[in-house]
Amino acid sequence: MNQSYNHREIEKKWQDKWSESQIFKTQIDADKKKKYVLDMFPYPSGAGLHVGHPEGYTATDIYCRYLRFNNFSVMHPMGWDAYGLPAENYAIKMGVHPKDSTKKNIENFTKQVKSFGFSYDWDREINTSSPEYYKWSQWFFLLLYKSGLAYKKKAPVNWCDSCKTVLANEQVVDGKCERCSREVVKKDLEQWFFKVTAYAEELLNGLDNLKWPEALKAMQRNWIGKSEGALIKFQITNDKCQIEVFTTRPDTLYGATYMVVAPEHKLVNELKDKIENFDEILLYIEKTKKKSELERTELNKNKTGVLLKGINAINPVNQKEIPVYISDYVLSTYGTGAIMCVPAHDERDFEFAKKFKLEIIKVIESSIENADGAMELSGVMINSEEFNGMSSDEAKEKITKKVGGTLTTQYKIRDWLVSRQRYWGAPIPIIYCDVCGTVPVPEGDLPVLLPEDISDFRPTGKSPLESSISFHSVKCPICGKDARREYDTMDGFVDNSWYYYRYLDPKNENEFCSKQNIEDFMPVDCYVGGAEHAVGHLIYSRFFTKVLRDNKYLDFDEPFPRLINQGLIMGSDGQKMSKSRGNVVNPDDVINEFGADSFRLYEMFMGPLVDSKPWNTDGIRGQRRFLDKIFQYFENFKYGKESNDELLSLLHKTIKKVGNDIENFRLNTAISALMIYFRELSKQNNLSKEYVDSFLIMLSCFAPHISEELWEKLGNKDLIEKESWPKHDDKLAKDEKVNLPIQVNGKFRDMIEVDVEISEDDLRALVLSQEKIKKYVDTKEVSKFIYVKGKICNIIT
RNA sequence: GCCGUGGUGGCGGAAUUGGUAGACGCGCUGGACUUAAAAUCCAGUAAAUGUAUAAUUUGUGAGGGUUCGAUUCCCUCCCACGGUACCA
Repeated sequence: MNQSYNHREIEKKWQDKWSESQIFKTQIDADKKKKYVLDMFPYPSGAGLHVGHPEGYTATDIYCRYLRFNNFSVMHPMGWDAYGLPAENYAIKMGVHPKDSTKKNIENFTKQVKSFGFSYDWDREINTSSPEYYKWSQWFFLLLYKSGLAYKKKAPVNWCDSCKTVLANEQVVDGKCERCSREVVKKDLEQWFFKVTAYAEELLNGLDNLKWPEALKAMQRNWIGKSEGALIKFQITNDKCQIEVFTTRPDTLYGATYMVVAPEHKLVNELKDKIENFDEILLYIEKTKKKSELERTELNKNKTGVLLKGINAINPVNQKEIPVYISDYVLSTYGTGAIMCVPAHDERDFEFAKKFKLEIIKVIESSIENADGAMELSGVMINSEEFNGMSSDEAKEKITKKVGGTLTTQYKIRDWLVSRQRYWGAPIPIIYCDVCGTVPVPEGDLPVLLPEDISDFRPTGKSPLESSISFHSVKCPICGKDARREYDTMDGFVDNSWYYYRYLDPKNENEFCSKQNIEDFMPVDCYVGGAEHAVGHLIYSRFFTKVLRDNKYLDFDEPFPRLINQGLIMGSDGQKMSKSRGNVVNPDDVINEFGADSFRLYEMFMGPLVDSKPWNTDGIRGQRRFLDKIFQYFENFKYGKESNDELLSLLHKTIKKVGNDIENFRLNTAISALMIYFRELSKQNNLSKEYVDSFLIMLSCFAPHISEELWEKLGNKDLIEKESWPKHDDKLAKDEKVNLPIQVNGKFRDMIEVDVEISEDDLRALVLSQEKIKKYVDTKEVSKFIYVKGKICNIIT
C-alpha cells in the first residue's frame, strides 16, 4: 500500500526526543492529584513480546497520557518478573546460564516495549532477579517468619517430576504442572509455607468492595471456598479412639449409615491391632499412593474402598453402630480427612452405598424429589425422632448441639507452599544450627546472594544450591558454631507479590519502600492484566498487603481497588495463538510494516479491551489508512481564521465522548469518535487553531508519534505532551435542532427536524400536519401522544 | 454438575437511564483514475418482496411476558466461551 509518511523515521525520532526530555518521568508534586496506573509486568521469555502484551500496555498508556493532559501526577512504571521456573526452564533448554539468558531476554523485551512508544518512567525499572530487588523479597520472608506466617512443615505436597520441584496449589492446573503439563504427584516433604489461610475470611469479604471483573471475583471466592458446617465426633466401639468429621449437613445425621476415612488418615495406624483385614487395608493404601492426583479425581464415577473389619463407629445421635470404610474419595487435606456418609442426601455417598450395598435412610423430604439418586436440597425432617417436622435448616444447629458437636467454618484455600528445589530464585534467608535450631538470617546480612559458582543448575530433586559449599556452610548468627543455610529458593510469585511497592522507591537501600512513597501513591488506582493471575498472584498480593498493614507499614486493606482484565488476542482463525497452529502474529513485523501508531490504534479499535477477539491484518490496514489521511491533510495545512458552527459542535461532543471513553477504557468507541470528527474536519480548510489542536491532542493519546510530528509541522516548538486536554462546553456540545423520529403505533414513519426545545403542543400540531403522518393516522382518533424530548415521538391511534 | 461471562450483518463490533438496531472499521459490489494492476477517490452494502426508484414486511440465540415502545427489564429454555470440580 502507498504510505504517506515514513513511520520508521518518525517513530524513532520521537521516541528519542521523549527519552532525552524525560517527559514521562513521574512528577512528584503535592499540588497534583496522583494516579498509579500499573501493568502486570512480563516475565522476559525467550519468545519475546507477543501481541497480547501491548494490548493492555497500550490501553494504560492511553489512559496515562490522558491523565497527564489533565494535570495528574502519574505513576506508570515497567519492570521484569525475571525469577522463577519459566526463565530457568528456558535457560536449561538453551543450555545457557539463566543469568545470561535473562539478561538477553530483558534487553530484547526492553527494545520491543520501547518500540511502541509507551510512556513509562524508565527510571523506576526493576528486575526481580537483581540482588537489589530480591534482598527485599528475603526481607518479606523474614517479616512473615517473625509474624508467625512463614513456617516449615512436613506435609503431602504437589511434586512435578519433570521440573523436579514442589509446586503451590495455585500452580497445579487440572492436576498437571502449570509449566510443563506433567501430572503432579503427592509427596510427603518438609517444606516452607506462607499462612495465607490466616487471612481467608478477610480475603473473601474484601472482594465485595473491589472494582474487579465479576468472573475474577467469582474465581477467588471459589478458590477460597468457604463452607459452614459442624465438627462431630463418632466413638469407635470397644476403643478410646474417636473419628471426628466435618459436615455441612449435620441436619442429616440420622441418615448417616456409614463412615469413610481417607487412606492417609492417622486412625488407620492407631487401630492397626483391631482391624482384622489390615493387610488388605495396607494394599489399598499402597494402591492409592501410586495414583496421581489426576487419576484419583478423574475416576470419580467408579468409587473404590475397603471395609475396616472389626471396627464400628457409633452414630452419636441415635447410638446406632455403623461400619467404617477407607476410600480415596475422601481427601485427607480437607476438613478432618474423615466423613460421615448420608447416601440418601449426598450424591457421592449414594454411589458408594449402592456399590457396597449399604443402608440408605431418607431423613429429609422436599417437594422436588429426585427419583434415582440423592436429594441434596433442604426440606422437612423425617425419620429423625424429636426433630421430625422441623425445617432441615433449623435442625442443623439443634442436632449439632444435641451430639455435642461444634459449628465451624472450613476453607478450601491452603497455605502457600513457597520453597522450591530449584536454582533460579531468591535463596530463603534461613540458617539451620544444631544448637539453636532454625535461625533467621539477620536483616543486616541481606541479601543472601544466589551463588554463581554452581556448575550444574539443572534440577535433580534437590536444590542445586546444595552443591555450593561456600554458599551453604556458614556460622550460626546466634552461637557462632558451624551451621548450614537453607538451600531451597523461593517461588517466583513471592517476588511479584510486592513489586508494585518497589516501583515507588526502586533505589531505596534501607527499606522495601519508604512510608512517604506508599502514602503518596498507593493503592494502585488501576491495574490491567490478564485473567490468568486470578488465583495466584492476585491472592498473594492481597495477602502481602494485609500482612504489611498488620505490621503497621501502611493503613489500607487492598492493593488494587480497580482491576481490568484485557481479553486474549486470538489468531485470525479465531483460535488461541500458538506456534503449532501457525497463527502467531509477531509484533515486530507489524510495527515494521505499519508502524507503532497503527498497531496501537488497531488493537484498541478491535473491540472492548476486556473481550477476546481475533487478529485481522486487513483491519490494521484500515488504521494505517486513517493515519495516512491525517498526515496528508496536515502536510500542507496552515492555521486560518475560519470557524464552523456545526464542526465546533461536533468537536465539543467529541472531546466529551473521547474523555469519557478513555476513563472507562472504551477505547474502540473513542477511536471511532475521532474518525468521525476527522472526516468532517478534513472537509474544511483555513480553520482556526482550536479545531486542529484539540484533535491532535486527543489523537496523541492513541497515536503519539504521528501527533508529535504533525504538531511540530504546525510550527509548535514544544512537545504536544505539554499541552492540556481540551475543555468541552456542554452548551456547544448540544444540538439546537434534532432529527426527531416519528412513530405511529410504534412503527417508524417519518423524520422531522425540530428545535430541541419545542413544546409538546407545538410538536403535536407540527407532526399531525405532516403528509406522511396524516396518511397513517387517517381519520382515527389519537388516543395517546408520546414525546420524549430530543429522542422520539410516538402517536397511538 | 456448580460458578461466571456472553449470543446483534459476510467479519470485528456500535447503540448513557427502555426511544430510528447495525455507528466506526474491515470485506464485498459498482464507478472514476490507469495501457493494465496496485494504491487512491466517489457511491452502494441486514434480509425478503419489489421496478437497482417508491413502498411494504421481517429482523439482535429460541419461546413467552411487562410496555405506546425491548438488543436493553422479567420468566422458561438452547448454545458458546472461561473457571472449577469426589472440598463432604
